[in-house]
Amino acid sequence: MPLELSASVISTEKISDWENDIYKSTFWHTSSHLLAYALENLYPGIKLGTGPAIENGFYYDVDFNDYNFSEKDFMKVEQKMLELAKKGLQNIRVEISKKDAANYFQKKGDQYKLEILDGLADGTITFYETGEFVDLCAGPHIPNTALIKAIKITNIAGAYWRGNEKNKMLTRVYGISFPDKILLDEYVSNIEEAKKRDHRKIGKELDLFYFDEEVGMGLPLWAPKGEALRQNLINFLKNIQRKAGYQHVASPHIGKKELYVTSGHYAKYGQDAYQPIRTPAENEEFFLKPMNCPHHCKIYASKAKSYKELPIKYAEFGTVYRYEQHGELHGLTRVRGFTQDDAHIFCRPDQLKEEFLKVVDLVNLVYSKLGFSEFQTQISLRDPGNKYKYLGTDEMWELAEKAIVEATEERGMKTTTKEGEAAFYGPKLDFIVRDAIGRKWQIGTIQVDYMMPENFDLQYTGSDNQKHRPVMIHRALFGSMERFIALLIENNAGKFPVWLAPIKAIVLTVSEKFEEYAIQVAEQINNKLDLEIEVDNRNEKLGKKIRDAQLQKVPYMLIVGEEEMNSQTVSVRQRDDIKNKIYTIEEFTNELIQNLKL
RNA sequence: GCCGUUGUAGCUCAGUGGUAGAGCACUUCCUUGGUAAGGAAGAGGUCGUGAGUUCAAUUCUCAUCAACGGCUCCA
Repeated sequence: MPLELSASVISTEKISDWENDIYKSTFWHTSSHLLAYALENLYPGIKLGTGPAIENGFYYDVDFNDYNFSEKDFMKVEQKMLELAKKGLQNIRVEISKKDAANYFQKKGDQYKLEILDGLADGTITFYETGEFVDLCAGPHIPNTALIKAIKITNIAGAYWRGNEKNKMLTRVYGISFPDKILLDEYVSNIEEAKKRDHRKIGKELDLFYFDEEVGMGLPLWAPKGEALRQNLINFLKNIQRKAGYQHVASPHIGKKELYVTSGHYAKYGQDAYQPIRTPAENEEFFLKPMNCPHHCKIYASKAKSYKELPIKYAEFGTVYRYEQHGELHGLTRVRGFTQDDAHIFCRPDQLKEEFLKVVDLVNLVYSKLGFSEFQTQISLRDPGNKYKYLGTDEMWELAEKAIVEATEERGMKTTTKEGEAAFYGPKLDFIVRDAIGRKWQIGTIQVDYMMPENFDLQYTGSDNQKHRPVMIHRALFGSMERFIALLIENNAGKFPVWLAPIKAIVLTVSEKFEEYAIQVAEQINNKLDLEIEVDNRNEKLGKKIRDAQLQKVPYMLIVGEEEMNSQTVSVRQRDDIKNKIYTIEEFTNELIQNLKL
């Protein structure tokens, strides 16, 4: 068919700028075409889905028919791609009528492309030609495949056609490419480094937490050091929350079905939840607590409230249980039983914005103290096209969404806004951080809710002596202890600051002869600071003990031998500074006190 | 839940159609050693689970469970 040339390829002047994100994704987009080209070449008869650039590389969704494409094929594909790239093929843009485009794919038998074509308007359709390969594509592309110098097929995965689980599952082939081999090597070694920070790996190495098949998937077991870490974080946050006017409450792990019927959760999630627990005699139905808010509403409702008391802020480190799909479980970041640092703020409508802002400020304070500098904030609004999916009136939603948008603007926060991502009862502001491998996880969340106070008929008496409805803010700063700790581990590679570290210090004896003095040192510090510093008096050489403590990432190693015993001192080696310093026990205790503070 | 890969000692991993190996960890002994691994000996596994093929299965086949990488989902 006649193909007409157009100049809409990215200009060559910009090609040197690998740091430019637009160029990079254009480069990867072209690479995805190259991948499809190579695959068609190697496996004739396959059908192509879509192949975009992604954050790190590109993919192409492919229907391989009966062929079981696997890792064994990667090398072959990489070689074919490089071979094609080296030919220096031009990427040629062609404008084409919908009819001609449809004819082309009909002849080729590419049902997926035809389906995409269906949704496109005539007159806007373009093809890109790369050698023998032609793809329906809006572009742009880099001008020539010769710019692609290094290619790696990274992995394969199943992906539903058009992201709909009712459709056929295609094979998604992921890859990454670079204009220089050195950049690929760098990328590969960065990935290797990132994998070393994986919380699942460090969790095991530092003896923090475990999973056990017999306990059940997605149900973490916290070992003593992991629990120490958890408690340090909980105490840290409890202190901050107390100062911010929160009151801590507690509620049981199960609740009667009727509670969740009232809250509205049962109608929404009852089918997908765990099965109810039934009492033998009364045959009442209970559910494992999936969230804490209904319980907090009941605490609010337990006693008449005056407008003078508001805002009321109930906080709870509440353990909740949710049925997560099997394939979704992931280390500590996605589990079936987890503890939320949950709180609910009940306030008057006129207090909403101020209270929302206070939570935003609290999030920023807590994250900065914990060294989370890089997080994203996302506003999630309801999908205007599918209002039936949400509870509550339009008016309530508009008020709530307005409060969030205004509050974030007032703080000058850079936010992205996503429609259709809201919770079913209200819009939210989420705080998102990345894990070691670059996956994004929501940690903190602030949600405005007019609905639940309504469902539970919550009231307060106003200055007019009339009954009024409070507004509720759901908020979690860590989100879940489990997920937050996972990300904390990956953020600092297991090197926790002293105040957070499960083990602050360890006393190492040069030989067994100094055990008595070592114990004396540990006890003196422990008694003064209420710690549990231990002594490593194993029958091992000092070098071995230092190595072990270093691998456990213990902040301070207190070495005691003949000299220290005679001078009543300790020789201190720090985790990140191998130059040792001599301290008296009192001097070291004071140093530790300083570092236990935030 | 779906697609794919994996499953051998506490951990990291070799290996084989004839019922298994290494390093670290663990136990005991020797050694009493000064800033990242002292030496020796020993113990430890129904090769994820169940079934099938076979004279014989940890190895081959099927099912199942779990982990991993994605997809869908996520109060």
